Amino acid sequence: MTAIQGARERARREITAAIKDEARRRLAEEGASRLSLRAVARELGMVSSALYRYFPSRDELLTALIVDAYDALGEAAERAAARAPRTEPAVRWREVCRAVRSWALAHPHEFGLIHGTPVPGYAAPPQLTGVPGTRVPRALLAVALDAHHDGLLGASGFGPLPEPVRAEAEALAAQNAPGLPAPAMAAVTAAWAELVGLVAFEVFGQYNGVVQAREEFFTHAVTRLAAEAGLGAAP
Amino acid sequence: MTAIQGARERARREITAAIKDEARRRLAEEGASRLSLRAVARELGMVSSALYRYFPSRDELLTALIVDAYDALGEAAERAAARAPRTEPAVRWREVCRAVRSWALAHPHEFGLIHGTPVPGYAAPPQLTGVPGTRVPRALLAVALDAHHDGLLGASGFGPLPEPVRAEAEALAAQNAPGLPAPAMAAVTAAWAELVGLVAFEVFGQYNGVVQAREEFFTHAVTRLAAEAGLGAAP
DNA sequence: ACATCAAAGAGAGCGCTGCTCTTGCTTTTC
DNA sequence: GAAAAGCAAGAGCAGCGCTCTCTTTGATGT
Repeated sequence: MTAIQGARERARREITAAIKDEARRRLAEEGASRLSLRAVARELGMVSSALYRYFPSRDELLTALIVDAYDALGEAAERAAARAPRTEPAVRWREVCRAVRSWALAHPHEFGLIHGTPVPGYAAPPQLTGVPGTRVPRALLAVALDAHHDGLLGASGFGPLPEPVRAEAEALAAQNAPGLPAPAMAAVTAAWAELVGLVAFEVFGQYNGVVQAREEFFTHAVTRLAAEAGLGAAP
Repeated sequence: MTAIQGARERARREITAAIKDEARRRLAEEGASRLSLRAVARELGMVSSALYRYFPSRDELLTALIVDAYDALGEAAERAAARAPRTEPAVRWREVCRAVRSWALAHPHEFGLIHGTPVPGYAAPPQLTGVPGTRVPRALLAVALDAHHDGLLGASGFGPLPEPVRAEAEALAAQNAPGLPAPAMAAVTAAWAELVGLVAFEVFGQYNGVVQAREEFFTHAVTRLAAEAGLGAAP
């Protein structure tokens, strides 16, 4: 009863996964806005109405894909942080950023799903996307915090923060990275958005006729972001 | 014949504009993916087929809106650069960035149209979006170049660029900002994407439960971007 | 072992969509 | 004034998200 769990539940799990897989496949072909339940069902040999036994609406399917994408991207970032040596914060930071970029380039449509235009009206429910959606910034933060604990965090070298920003960075650090200096917290928060911006420009083709040596340019840019946060230049 | 230009051409111009206006209005209400030609036509008292005399397809309408959005955003950036005193490059830079942010917050769906997920399959034709799409980075570049000409551009203080990046920055500068040092060119190129990333995080709600003092945070972040490009801290 | 119940698939159908094609009408041009 | 071109309207096609009903099928309590 626990091992086999009943043919029905097993089937349900498998079919749910198959639907999401097929949806991801069609997402890559047609894009989120053109994702059609009927096409997914057709491809799976089901009838469209049967799909509603698994997802109550098209938007719920999209939400499930969004949560999966957040988790996949977050895990890629966390694994990169775990792989890189703790003694080299700048390298760890860089590798986290490169992992984000690699995942995004490998899954452009899923990246677009989580960091592109939100489809108005259904805006993925925060109680589902809240935690998975912060795994990347938490990975960046962990790198900075570890560096701080190891005495490897330099000054961010830009003078004190202006007031409302300092207080808020202080509060954010207290809650998410106890002990981290406010300037580093602020730098990481900005770097998160800036990292996504750099990746989005590549994925969405904005750098198309502009930057050729994409990977080197990206690595250089995120290394500077690391320096902003107080993580010394990498070798 | 030139002044009145014929009732027909005048009507065509006006109706085209009315269609785009109504489409923009519906864009704000429903989002790009739900933008419906029929709804636009209905709101205008036309029949849907009549709309095809003005735009051959829904995607062409979207493309027209994209070009308009690029132009509006670019003009906002350029006006901000023109308004700020040339003697204060950091202030000029900051104001350009703030103009981008203000426009995006005022027109979130149009911003999403140009910097969000591209709808696959039709990807706005480069010959239309190419020039308007680079007005913002050109405005940033102009600020840096003016500062350089006025002797107000400091070192970007990060050591020399790694090789493939330096050569490419050199080439980009030669073509788009003759005389600008390569490090500044590279910094501006990265800052463009980073600026859009910061704005997108606000517009798309990614900073929602995270950053409260959005405007101050943004201003601080882009001031740091300015410093990266060699434009000294603003007062 | 059998009856009961809930889950699942099939199919029809509603109102909407983008888009095409044909049919008349109006403005422009010669 | 006649021919040509531009334009709106309407019907119609295939596809969409989604709902409802009906039947089949697997799980469950006695």
